[in-house]
Amino acid sequence: MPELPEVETVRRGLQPAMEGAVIVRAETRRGDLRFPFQPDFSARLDGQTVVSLGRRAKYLQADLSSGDVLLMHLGMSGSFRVVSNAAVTTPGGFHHPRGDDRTHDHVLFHMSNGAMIVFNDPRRFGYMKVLARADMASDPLLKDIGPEPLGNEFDAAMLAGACAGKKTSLKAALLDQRVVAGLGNIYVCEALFRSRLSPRRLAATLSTKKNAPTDHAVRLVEAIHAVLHQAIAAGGSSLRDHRQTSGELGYFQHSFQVYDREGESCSTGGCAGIVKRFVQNGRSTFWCPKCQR
DNA sequence: CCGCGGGCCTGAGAGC
DNA sequence: TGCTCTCAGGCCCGCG
Repeated sequence: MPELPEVETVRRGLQPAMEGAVIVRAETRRGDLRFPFQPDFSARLDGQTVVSLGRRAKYLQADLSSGDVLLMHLGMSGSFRVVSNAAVTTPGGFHHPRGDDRTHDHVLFHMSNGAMIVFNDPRRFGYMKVLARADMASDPLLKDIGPEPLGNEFDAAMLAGACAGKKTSLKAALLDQRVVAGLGNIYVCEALFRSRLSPRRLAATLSTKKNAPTDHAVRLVEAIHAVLHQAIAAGGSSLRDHRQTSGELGYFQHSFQVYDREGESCSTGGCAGIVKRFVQNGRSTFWCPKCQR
């Protein structure tokens, strides 16, 4: 499922149930997700207060009173839902994305406020890991992650610098979490479309020989900002089974301009182009060859 | 450093 | 109805 806007939507949904509450018990219902759980996974969570729930790239990050941090990644199909006392006792109080199938409920956080937070992940590409906060900077999962695209430090100069000398496509560069954190296939396609840049363009063309940002880099950063802000405001995109923690649908998928719109006419005013699809680095790229250069 | 193919998993949808 | 095939929002590895 999830790219930055979906993870951020999940974070906001979980925040009221998690922040300030104690994880009374972290219950794992199988031995692994993408990787085996650490042997002390539950022991390091049980009894800890969640001081704050943040996000880094596509990771949810729960800061615990012990000084540990719980990292949670949703993979392709991971989702959370919050089951409150009311929902537990009220028939139909929660509508599960796929009916009542609880086969893939893999982790349950029983919280001191009565909420139960359920992690469901059919494909099990998601994972969770507990680590000491002091070790975050050196952790393999995080150490090479690039800047947050909505953070102050991310601008045209930084993006151009990260792309300077790269002998790869702009599409591939933007999917590289070391260049910028949190973008995935959908939002890369959308940001490239909105900035009128070709996914095939050489990444290095975002910078000049002196490593300064070009106008293209400025446009691209603006497009990334715009599409992420709009998607977060819409509660993310609901493709297939993604829902918010409440069970509500996000609705940004209705605002896709190229993603999954092969064959439709380009939405740019005055452009008579048709949205095309091709495979790039093993992923579908959707774009308008007429106005993206 | 780069692209590519394959793998990890399950489920939805299309076509027959 | 049910089968088979393809594809999917992420990420990692090994190969050439």
